[in-house]
Amino acid sequence: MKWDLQSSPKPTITTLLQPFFKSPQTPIQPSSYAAVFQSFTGKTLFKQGQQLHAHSLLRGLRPTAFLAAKMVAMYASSGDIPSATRIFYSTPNPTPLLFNSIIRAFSLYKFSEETLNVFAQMHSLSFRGDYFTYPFVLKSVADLYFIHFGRCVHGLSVKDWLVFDVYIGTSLIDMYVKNGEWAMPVESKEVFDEMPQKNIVSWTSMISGYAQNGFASDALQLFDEMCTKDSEVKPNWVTIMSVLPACGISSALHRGKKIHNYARERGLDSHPSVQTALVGMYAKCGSLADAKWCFERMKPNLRNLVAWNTMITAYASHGLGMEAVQTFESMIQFGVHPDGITFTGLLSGCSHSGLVDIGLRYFDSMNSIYSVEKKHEHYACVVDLLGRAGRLVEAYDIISSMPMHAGASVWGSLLAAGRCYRNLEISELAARKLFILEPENSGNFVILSNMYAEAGMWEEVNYLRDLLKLQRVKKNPGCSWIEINGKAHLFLGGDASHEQTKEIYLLLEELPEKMKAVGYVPDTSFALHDVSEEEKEYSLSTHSEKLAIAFGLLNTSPGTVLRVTKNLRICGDCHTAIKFISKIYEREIVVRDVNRFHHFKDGSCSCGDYW
DNA sequence: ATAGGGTTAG
Repeated sequence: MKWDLQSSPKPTITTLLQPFFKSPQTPIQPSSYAAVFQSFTGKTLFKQGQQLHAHSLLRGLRPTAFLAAKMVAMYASSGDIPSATRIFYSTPNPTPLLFNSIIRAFSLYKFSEETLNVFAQMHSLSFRGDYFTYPFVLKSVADLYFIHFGRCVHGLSVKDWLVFDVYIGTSLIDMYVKNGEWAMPVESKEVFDEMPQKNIVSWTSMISGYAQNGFASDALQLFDEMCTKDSEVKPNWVTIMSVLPACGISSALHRGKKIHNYARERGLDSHPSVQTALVGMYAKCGSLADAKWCFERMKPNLRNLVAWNTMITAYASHGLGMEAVQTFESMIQFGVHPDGITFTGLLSGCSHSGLVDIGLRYFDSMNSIYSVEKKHEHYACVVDLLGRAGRLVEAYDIISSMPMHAGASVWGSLLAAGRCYRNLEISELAARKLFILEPENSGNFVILSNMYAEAGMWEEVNYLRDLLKLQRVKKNPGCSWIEINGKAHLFLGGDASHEQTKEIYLLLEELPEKMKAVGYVPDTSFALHDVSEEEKEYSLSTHSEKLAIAFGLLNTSPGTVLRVTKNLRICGDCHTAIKFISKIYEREIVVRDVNRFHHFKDGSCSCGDYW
């Protein structure tokens, strides 16, 4: 059966089926089967495809590899991978086409190990992969985090001269992105740089890869290159959506606004995903007002689950628990069904605002009303919710009642609570678990050590310090940064490398007097070492957040809001000091620490000292 | 037939 593709339109199924209505004795050509299988590919015609398969078996058809490939594709399109597999393995002389179709099937339905198996088999038969093989194989590699296998595949693609293909190159970038970690910028960028032709997808993959792995400045730099260079590739809405999180990571509000403008001018800001990314960016950059504005500007029917989640999480991180709750309720009103992320946001919102009973009620309703599975992170939120409120025993009971193993985030919440309420017993218990669960996290050592120091237990402090040395844990140095005129200025604790160091320290030296005049008593319990009171006071005054704020005070006009970001949790003494600074200098100061935002104004903080 | 995506507790 033949038709002329050029002159006649696509044949109808009735035409294709004609050979099958002839007498049973008339042989049917495999090509006829192939044509029909191909047109039955797709979910709606799956039943008919199955019948045809049965028909062919009754007729004693021995499928050629070509026909098998069509059948594999047909079964794959309806998700029947077992049948596709059976056909593949029962075909005696597989061809590259058949390999490609089964690889595609396995890869799309996340039978990732099978994909790699078949790829290996393919090579053992001396078939080389082609432009349609590699993207699927690389996706499976990425799904499995088999980075070593991935590097081999990369090597093969180089050997076979396929690495210059845009699709394969982009798949390689994405594979290194998904396997992420510290090597990603090198490995992905190498592929990217050597691609002879890059299209919008390659650029966007690279940018979003940087952003996803926390390399914010690289993402922003590449985005700039894309905008300014007279290359023919320009950002589209996916690029915008991918680069915005990089602004969020680095609290680059100016950059974020610039990108927002760029998108608006080119009409790239109308897609709901871009708008959601904008909400998230503004929230992470400390401008909740802008985030709210973007969210409310979204058409209500375009607000999907992710958009609602973003807004709920935004309120939660800014300590507005009640608003998070209200947003959650309107989401339900709008008929959007919550998921696990909704509840992490909601519960952490309740936690930051001390809405303990409301939070507990939502936690209980997760399964019963919303049929959302309670996962480990939700238990972590509830432990935090109870712990922050000082209900340490109940928090511990929750941990005991968990259906899964309690991990680092759960014990971490309990440790933070124990520290907050100076409960050495609970803290030791949690810390002991954490030393095993995440021995590389210096924060746990520091917290417990501080508590020992506070209680005057210097032997234990020394013991911990030795333990730290023994395990070669590197202390995570605290740093803070502030954006002035679109440029970020970074400070380490006790930093003296900045060109304005003199002025900064001068300002900080005057501070204690000014603060004491309005009733400030330094709390030295946050200093780690066994040193004199005076020395402690000094080391506190040079915490990085204070340096950044002093720098901000010096370099902005009166009344400007200061936005500072810190890589660790803000220290209690600094928290107190910043409250005074906001009063003395009449400034609104927004500090983002690892956990949440603090809005300081008029001598008090939005967290109500509940953090 | 192939490649990129916004939201996750402390």
